[in-house]
Amino acid sequence: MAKPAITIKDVAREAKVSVATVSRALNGHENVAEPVRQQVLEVARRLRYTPHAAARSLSSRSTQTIGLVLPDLHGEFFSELMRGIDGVARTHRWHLLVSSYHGDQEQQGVALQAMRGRVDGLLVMSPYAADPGFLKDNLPPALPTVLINTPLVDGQYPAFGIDDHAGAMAMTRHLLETGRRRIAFIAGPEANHDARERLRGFEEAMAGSAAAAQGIVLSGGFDEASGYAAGQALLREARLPDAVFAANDMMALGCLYAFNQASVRVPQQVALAGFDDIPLARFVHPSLTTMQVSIADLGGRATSHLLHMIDRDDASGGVGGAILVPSLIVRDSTSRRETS
Amino acid sequence: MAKPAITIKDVAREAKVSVATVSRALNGHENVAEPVRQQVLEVARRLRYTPHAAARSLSSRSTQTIGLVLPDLHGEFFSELMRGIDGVARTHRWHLLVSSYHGDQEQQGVALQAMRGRVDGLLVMSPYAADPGFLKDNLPPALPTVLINTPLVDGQYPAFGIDDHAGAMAMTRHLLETGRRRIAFIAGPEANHDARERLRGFEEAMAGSAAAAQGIVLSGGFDEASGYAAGQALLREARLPDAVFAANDMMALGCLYAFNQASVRVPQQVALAGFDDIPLARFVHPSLTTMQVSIADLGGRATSHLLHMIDRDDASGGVGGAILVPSLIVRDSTSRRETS
DNA sequence: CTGAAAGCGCTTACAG
DNA sequence: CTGAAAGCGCTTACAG
Repeated sequence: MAKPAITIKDVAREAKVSVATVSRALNGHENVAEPVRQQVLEVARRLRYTPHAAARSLSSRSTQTIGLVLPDLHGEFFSELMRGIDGVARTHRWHLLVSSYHGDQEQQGVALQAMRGRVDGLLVMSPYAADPGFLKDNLPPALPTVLINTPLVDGQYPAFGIDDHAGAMAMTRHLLETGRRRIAFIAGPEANHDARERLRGFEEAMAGSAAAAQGIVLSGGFDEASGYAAGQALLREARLPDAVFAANDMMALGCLYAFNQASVRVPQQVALAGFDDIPLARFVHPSLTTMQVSIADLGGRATSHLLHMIDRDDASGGVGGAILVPSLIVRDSTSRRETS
Repeated sequence: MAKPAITIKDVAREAKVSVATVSRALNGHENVAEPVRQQVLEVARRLRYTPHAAARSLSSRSTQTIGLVLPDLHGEFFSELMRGIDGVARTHRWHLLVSSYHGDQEQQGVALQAMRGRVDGLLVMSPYAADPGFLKDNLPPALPTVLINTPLVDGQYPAFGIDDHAGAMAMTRHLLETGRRRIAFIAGPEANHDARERLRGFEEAMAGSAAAAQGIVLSGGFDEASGYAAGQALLREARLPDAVFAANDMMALGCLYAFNQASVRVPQQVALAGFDDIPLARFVHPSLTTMQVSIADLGGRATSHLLHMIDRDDASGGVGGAILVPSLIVRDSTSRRETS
């Protein structure tokens, strides 16, 4: 590829020292005479020398890069996650190698294996993985690994995630407490772990309700279009529910627009709630009640944890991790009927 | 890091052949006897051998990875861009090393230099860069590079971008043609190249209009909040404009919600248009007229081009690249007054 | 078709 | 404080 690339040898020759000294000077080791160091730095700058990363990795056994193995790169969730990860990685001057596998388990295995020799640690998100041995089989041995939003693999790896179940329960209770009885839930994709947990939280809260609450579950796919379709389906029913709880904000927005089109008033005729607190949630009309989950924070914390593991050369992990609890953000879309 | 990692030597010993043969067998070279190849593959699988990427890179002078140097990773734009890039990279089994510099030029230089030895080619987006020598100074020599949405550096590198200027002119003309005369433009960040070009297109179309058109320019920051603020500012005026053209959809949505809150009807009282065609644009009420720009396509095409350059070991580039022209998507938010 | 050997560009004990 | 040398784990001419 590179034809006339400048190597450490060129710098050594030009500075009239050995390559070992150049290496030491450039890496800030103590045992280099100050004038020599200055000389080396000056030559390196003049020659526009940049160390060859692969060579350095091979001999130092470290890459200064973190691998990300994600199901996808697209959408608000991953955008936020990347922001959080990138933030702490940049602060510590680490690089990011990303890899997506689009839900294909075999592809994921390939992606995991391909990380060997490219990264010093791994952040993996695997909401579809159920097979417990899968990670063990595909992860390069002794590579520090932290899980994000992944069904727990019996504590073998530190894991960071969102408490979707508790979040969905909290929202459902909020709807019940503000007087709603018939509540429709627009679910997310069945294969998705977050989606399942949110549904489970909804059902549990409904079942535990003293009042004669009635739940209705519609299916959805986490995108606006399916929320819109669910909204239209509800409009076709003889009677609207008291509230609609969408498993994420995008679906809630889709549903809201279906209601808007039909001139159904929110929250007067039906309350509406989402999950995620995407930036738009506060700007729609009426503003959307939702569960706030800091995805960026999730990514950032997982990254910090991973960097610590790498730091103490601790591939086992085991302990550690956290489940972040989302917080209820009440906005106009679930105001009590009385108050509107 | 890795303590008991399995190397090519282990495979060779176990398969009773030389490391050279293992290398050839695993890389699918022709000159290996079939039974030997089978034997090697079998042993490699049994030992869970994965080649060490850094070692391979160092000796083969190739990394199978593309570097991405972007101003940011966050938001709809980058999410879509990544999707397009990731799509074609994955198809060809290439890896992605990402790097963001958050508008800091020095950071960008560091990021560019750090790519040496890590990647075989670079995709760089530098909407803030004005200094023409900057890239030349910081790019590793002889590294194939393709520019995305970057003010052209006198054709030294192939460049892919969006024709923001033509797009903004097309939208402005659409508004004029549907009878609007007083048109407010909500601009994007001044430092942003896309934003500047869109403003320029608006102003040029307004100036070129035969009719007595009147333009008003408000400042914004490409986010919903600034669109909302601009909408409120317009509402405080004695008289609403005939139309509002926001430099991107997020600001248009923010503005729409300001109008909704004030019960100003769109498009009856004021038409509204955006730019980008984000997924939500068709779901808001009324649906939003906008310019469709396929960011994912932009990323995909730039990536394909880069892979071709790498393929023919063509670092010079020079020729090539494309400026994608956005297309006008007319929706309800700019319907003629008569028809509503 | 196969192996021994050189080499990729660094880092790091080991001597001095 | 400095240099010569070994070694990181591969690939690839070069012989045979």
